[in-house]
Amino acid sequence: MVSEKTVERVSLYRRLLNGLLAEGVENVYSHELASMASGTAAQVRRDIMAIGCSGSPTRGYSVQELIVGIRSFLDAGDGQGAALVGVGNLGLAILAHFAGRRPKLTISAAFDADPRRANRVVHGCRCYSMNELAAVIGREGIQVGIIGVPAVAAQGVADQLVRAGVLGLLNFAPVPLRVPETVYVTSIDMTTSLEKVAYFARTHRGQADGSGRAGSPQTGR
Amino acid sequence: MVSEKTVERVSLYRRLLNGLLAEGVENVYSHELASMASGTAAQVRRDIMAIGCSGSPTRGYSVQELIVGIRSFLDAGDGQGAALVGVGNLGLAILAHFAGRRPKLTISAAFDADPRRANRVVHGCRCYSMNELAAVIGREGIQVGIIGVPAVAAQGVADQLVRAGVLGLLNFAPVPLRVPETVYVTSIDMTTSLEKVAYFARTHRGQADGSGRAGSPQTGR
DNA sequence: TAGATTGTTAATCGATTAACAATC
DNA sequence: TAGATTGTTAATCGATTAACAATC
Repeated sequence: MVSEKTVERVSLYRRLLNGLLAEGVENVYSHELASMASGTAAQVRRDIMAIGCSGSPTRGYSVQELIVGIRSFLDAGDGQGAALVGVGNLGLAILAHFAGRRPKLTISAAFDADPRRANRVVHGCRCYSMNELAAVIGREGIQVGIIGVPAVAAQGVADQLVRAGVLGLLNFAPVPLRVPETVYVTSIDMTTSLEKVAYFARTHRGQADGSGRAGSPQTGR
Repeated sequence: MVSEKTVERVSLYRRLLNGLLAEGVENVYSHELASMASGTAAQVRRDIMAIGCSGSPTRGYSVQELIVGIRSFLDAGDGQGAALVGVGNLGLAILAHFAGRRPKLTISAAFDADPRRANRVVHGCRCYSMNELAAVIGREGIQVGIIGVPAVAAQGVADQLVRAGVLGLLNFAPVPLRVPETVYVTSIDMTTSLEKVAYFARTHRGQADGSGRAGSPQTGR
């Protein structure tokens, strides 16, 4: 039931929810939702039907009903913890970024190979040494791992996290990870993302007509 | 000529190049390239033809020829600079991440609204105050902007960068940016990425058969 | 009622996949 | 030659788009 397709809808629902929370209205039409989600009205109507919401031709959709429906899709009812590995420059930025942002999804444990970075609390998150990884993840029932270590260490860390029972990985290291088919991986490769932007900017220079424009693709498109 | 489609091939070529540089062989077959690029052999053959490389039925493709072809696609001949806005936790991590990684693509200027963060050099990058933004970007001919500021400030920074002449943006703030159609935007939304992984891990729990597995999608798929 | 929107069904478009002749 | 791979063409698959009846 949990297809890759369904997972991809998470980002759509997140954009819709952010848009709905920013609005102060009671009802919305599909074309308004479409602009929030950077999609077409027909696509949005289809994805809204998928979470069991329906609208009326005269009033559109109930914002309240949409928020409830999307929240029940996005949020873990009883909260969910994640484990971060690597508390260097990037790891600290990740901890700061997620601190207090999602009540239902928090980084509840961090690990680092450097003992000087362990045994402390950063942005409300307890830091452990690497040899405590399996025990802490097992004890807290953590299902999500975040890899914030250098490229050379990433595969080893992924293997440890998977052995500890993690079912999903968010990978910041610029290497493809080999994991069992039961584990879901999303990679954030800043370097490649910057290269894409740089490629467009470079090749676009001098094209004054704008025919080669690429619009404004957002994450996950 | 610079379609969104072409830009998307950047990540494919990057994965291929990384794989080719790691190998120590002289020739490769398309199925070997396919595993490097996480695609099919037919797809890879098509994308290789697009950069003017051809292979032989007996020896496959010349690694040397592929590296030259991909490099000429990915790299700016005379180097390219990028400007970072926001030198907080995330900005520092971004500077550390890109320092010395790509000789042809470097962050050559950083800006921050906080004067205490300006007028210093971090990871080899000079930091300026925000009111110098337009002048520095114009002087250095910078075409790429990186947005590492909080969500509330992101749109304002994007507007300033676009006015200064930037043609592409890499956005780390979790908000969709409104930019002219001539400007290309790629957003990296860590929060939504983590939510996707968390959603899979949560809904996958208890499905022992593995039929709902999602494989290992990499960035940009 | 008139009008705009919803939800469904048909058509189109594009991309991926499969098949096959050419090549070394 | 035999065999495996390349590069091209045809077929299939899926998704997006367009059309339309139903609804308030």
